[in-house]
Amino acid sequence: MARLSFATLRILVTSALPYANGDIHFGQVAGAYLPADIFVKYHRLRGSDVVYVCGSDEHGVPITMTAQKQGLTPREVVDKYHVRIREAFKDFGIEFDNYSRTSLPLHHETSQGFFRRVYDKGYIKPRTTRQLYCPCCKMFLADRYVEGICPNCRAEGARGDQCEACGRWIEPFDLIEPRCKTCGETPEIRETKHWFFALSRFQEPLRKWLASKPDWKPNVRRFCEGWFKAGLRDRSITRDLSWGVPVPLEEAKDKVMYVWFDAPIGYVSSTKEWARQQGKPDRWRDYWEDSSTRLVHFIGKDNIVFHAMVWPAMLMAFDEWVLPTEIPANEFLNIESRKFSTSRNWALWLPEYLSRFPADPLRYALAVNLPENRDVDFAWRDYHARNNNELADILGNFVNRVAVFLHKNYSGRVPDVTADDDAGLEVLKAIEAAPGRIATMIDGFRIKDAAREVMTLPALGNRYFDKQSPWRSHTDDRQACDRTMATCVRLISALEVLLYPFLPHTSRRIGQMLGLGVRSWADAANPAIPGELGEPTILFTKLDDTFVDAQMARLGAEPEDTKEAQVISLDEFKKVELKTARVESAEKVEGTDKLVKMSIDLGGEKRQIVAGIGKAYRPEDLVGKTIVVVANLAPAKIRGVESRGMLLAAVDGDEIALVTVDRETKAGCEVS
RNA sequence: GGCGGCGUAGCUCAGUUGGCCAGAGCAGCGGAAUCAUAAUCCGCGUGUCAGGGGUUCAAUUCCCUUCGCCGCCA
Repeated sequence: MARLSFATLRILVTSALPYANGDIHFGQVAGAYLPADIFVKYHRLRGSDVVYVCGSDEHGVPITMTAQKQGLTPREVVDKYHVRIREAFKDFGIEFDNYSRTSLPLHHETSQGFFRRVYDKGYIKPRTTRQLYCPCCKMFLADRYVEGICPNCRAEGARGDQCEACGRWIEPFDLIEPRCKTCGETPEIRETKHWFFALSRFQEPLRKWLASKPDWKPNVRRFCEGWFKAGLRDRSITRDLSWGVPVPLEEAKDKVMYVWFDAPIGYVSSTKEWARQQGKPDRWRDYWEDSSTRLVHFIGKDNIVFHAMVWPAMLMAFDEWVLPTEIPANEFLNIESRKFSTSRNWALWLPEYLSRFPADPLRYALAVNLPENRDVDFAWRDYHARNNNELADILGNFVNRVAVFLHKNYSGRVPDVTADDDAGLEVLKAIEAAPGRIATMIDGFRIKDAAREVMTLPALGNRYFDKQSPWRSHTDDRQACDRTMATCVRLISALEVLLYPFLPHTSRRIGQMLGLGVRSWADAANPAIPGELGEPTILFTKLDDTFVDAQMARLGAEPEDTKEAQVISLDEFKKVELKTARVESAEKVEGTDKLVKMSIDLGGEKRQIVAGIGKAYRPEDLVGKTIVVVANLAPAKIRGVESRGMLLAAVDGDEIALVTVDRETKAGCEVS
């Protein structure tokens, strides 16, 4: 019950700062951003004093590496991704009160002030350590940027932190023949001084503090227990790097803060920036310095240690700002039953998605299956079904059938009555109960449940509409029909509000139809109805049957049944007409480097085909070759160029080898 | 190797102070209706709750163990 008091308190919500060296993917969305946005939107409707901040995390070694790889400066890298990330969030309907970035002077000042104060209190001390240094790159090397021979299994290419081959962990000094991953030079061991945060001194305070959070999610509590058991160790919080927040100590002029140290302080900087934008520069203190503030960090489980241990310890050391009140950490999102892997490109990217599809169906598909309790699977098949069966058929169709009915039979006017019959009252009761029920779920961070609960209402509407059969009562019993329609509109009116946190774009479109203006969460319990309804609109477009396959192909997925190879009959195979053909001429398709346009001789018949082999073959080398083509493939236009057939080739990534014949034959031979 | 997690209907997931005949959505099957984006509504599940053992009057839920998957740490 304590959580119900949220509405009367000040709430500061954060989502993990996304690292600015890549795009946002579905896993991050489901873990840290969508649930937070739903939580915040709901609280705004409720009139809570809520501020939602986030920003790009722009420091650290990986960004300097990305910069090097792409031939850019770190600044150019973060500028690029900061904008991409910010815009993707905006298009997805995530509404931060402020989206900042850690490379701003404001953040540097804030972090330095934080460091200085904690240092002055004696929680930060220097130590001398040994580290690998690359004389060529003139920098100390992070463990994973050193390669060599694994001391355990003798495999080549082992990284300084772990050997891929045997899976064992390695100390970088133990690598045989170590090399700098960037330039290949042999690094040397050098001494360097680093400053350590006295995390070990906070073991007991942290343990006590966590004991006061019995209702936190078990995944968070278990993670921490594991760390307590092992014992907390002091952590190095400085790095020999030029890209980052300079350490504010005379004797550490050439060092920057470890990115994990300054990143969480970004929550504060972002709040400060927000306050300035509000024209009340001190307003941030109302949140960070008021012990009644509920500080809520939405994160993925990979961030638990930092948010539940290191960051609170930092805050204890700093001793002026509030500690996290809630850390609703989510688990991971798998894609089509396989783990997310950005390196293998087994990933789905938000900007890519938004360039082709609307935000709300994805918000829904993710919300209704959030990884709240365990890792969860995202499948396009599921997305397709949710969009068609639930959004379009149940929600969209309910709104549509009501609107169309009113326009056909009532000229769009909504009967000004309140139902008092049993069936009507049952619906009104359900509407009245909904905001409270859903609120309890959201406040308890059961957002998945909440999303499903909302969708219960349009289903109820359909049932009610069917049972009342207004298409009949319209002639039999006009008053009954009036009651039914008024009740249905009331339900839609409630939905505009209740749907908003989950499907903001859809909610707005319903709102345009109703024209009732801004209403609060509480208003949804007893929703107003307009005198007249706007034109019916189709809220969701149905996806056809090719959708899933198309998305799977984009994902670079192998066919679903690669494991058990699909068996086809001889008859099925015989449908494919394979023939030999001689290439007579070939040229690149203009504006592409991959497509080659060929004129081929199929034994008396000339044809034009297009194939994506430009990276592996030069057009002039193709002329005269005898190749094998599928002769009865439906013609297709590729980049506007007609292709009447498909050539066969062995494909291994970018390695392509044409299928040819072993002995000269005439063109147009059947291949069987 | 140490610690921890997960394994529930064809699919995706709920289900902790141990006890109502173990649930929902989707898919599937049957039926009704026809206002609506061929959209809706109603009815239909004997699931070894991964396998085995134990505690208990009673276990999906607690303990031990085996198998499979995963994470953290060294």
